[in-house]
Amino acid sequence: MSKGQLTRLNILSKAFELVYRNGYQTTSVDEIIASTSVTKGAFYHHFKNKDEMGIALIKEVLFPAMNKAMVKPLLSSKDAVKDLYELMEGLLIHNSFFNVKYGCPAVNLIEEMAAINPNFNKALTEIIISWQKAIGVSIENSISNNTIKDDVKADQVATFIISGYSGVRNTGKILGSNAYKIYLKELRNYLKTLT
Amino acid sequence: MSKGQLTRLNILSKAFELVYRNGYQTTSVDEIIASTSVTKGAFYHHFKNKDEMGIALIKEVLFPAMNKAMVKPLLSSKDAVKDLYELMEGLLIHNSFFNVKYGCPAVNLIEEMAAINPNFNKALTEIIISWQKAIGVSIENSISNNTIKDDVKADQVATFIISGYSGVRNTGKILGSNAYKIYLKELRNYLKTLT
DNA sequence: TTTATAACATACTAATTAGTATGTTATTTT
DNA sequence: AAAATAACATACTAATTAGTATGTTATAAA
Repeated sequence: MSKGQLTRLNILSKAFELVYRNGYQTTSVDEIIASTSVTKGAFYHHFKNKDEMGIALIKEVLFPAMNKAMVKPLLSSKDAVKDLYELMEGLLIHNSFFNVKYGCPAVNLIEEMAAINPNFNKALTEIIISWQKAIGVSIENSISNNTIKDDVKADQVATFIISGYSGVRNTGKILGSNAYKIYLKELRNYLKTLT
Repeated sequence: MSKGQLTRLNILSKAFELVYRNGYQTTSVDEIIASTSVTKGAFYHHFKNKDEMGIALIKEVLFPAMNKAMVKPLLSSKDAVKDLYELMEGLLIHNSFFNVKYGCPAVNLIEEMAAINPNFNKALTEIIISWQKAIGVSIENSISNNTIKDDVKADQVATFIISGYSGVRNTGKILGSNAYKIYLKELRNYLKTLT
């Protein structure tokens, strides 16, 4: 990787952390360059403007991270009930990057930017759609091998589960990690009703 | 109501709409006073600073509105499965103030402010707790009259339902009102498993 | 090795921000 | 009616913002 590419990635990953903690719009370019000890000239050499950096952040940092943690593990799943529960538990309880106080970076960005910036909306939609599809695939597979009832609507369940996840990332911000634990208990009950 | 109280309420309700559409931090005091044709002197006569206005907005506009729409109808419920579904459908489909593009004002504020401002966090927590309690009460009542199974954990279900609502308000921002409809279908299935 | 270009670095600008200072005018209280 | 206070109105300030202008220095192509 060239020096320029390294600088660019450095900006993106530091910006990602700041945006995760403080939101996109309230994270200033000045803050980002201060935390990276990169100058303004370098920043605007790599990105035409702040929004272009924001989109790059979603496509080059957020999307790959979520794909690895939330999509890939489901595509090979043969037992959706078990694997969906374990994925959620992994994300909510055992993931060391996420902080209950700051929620989920994707959910945060949807909340903040989807309504006011079409480019953000589009990039974030791709993340959610690809998760939705993966959940759908895992359920379809389980219907095929009779671990889930065949009258279960895979896409419907996927939307319901994603809603639950996004929502508990929100309520967790005020109620703390106890909300995660209670949510997981009822998620387990709900998933069981699909079998 | 005195002239001063009217001015104050005028500021709060216009600010509420702006904050709902654009977020709290990106809604400037200048925008608020421009949209109300109230001067800066008047604004800072009624509120010590922007954050005090924000808290007043939650306590005096958001809390009463959510209490009327989401809490009161549940306290007298004798059939939680039916009433919870209808409440959700009313909120998501038939409510004319909410816009799928902008989500739910309470969810938005939790997302944006809970982590960075303890006063906002506290005021918003009260809203969610009171909804959670109301959902709990409606379920307990239904357990009492045998319309819901007695092994159902009321508070657990309440957390699960609130998560689903908050989450679909989020995903709705990118997927549109179709997400609401699909979510409601699966919510109906889920609620039925409690009976 | 010259030349071109990528990769920075520094200093600046115009707009916007929350908040203040200092007034005037309307409304109560005495 | 006089005095006090509530309810404004206007002009300002200091800090922060995204972005630009104009350079210099490192890297790579010719």
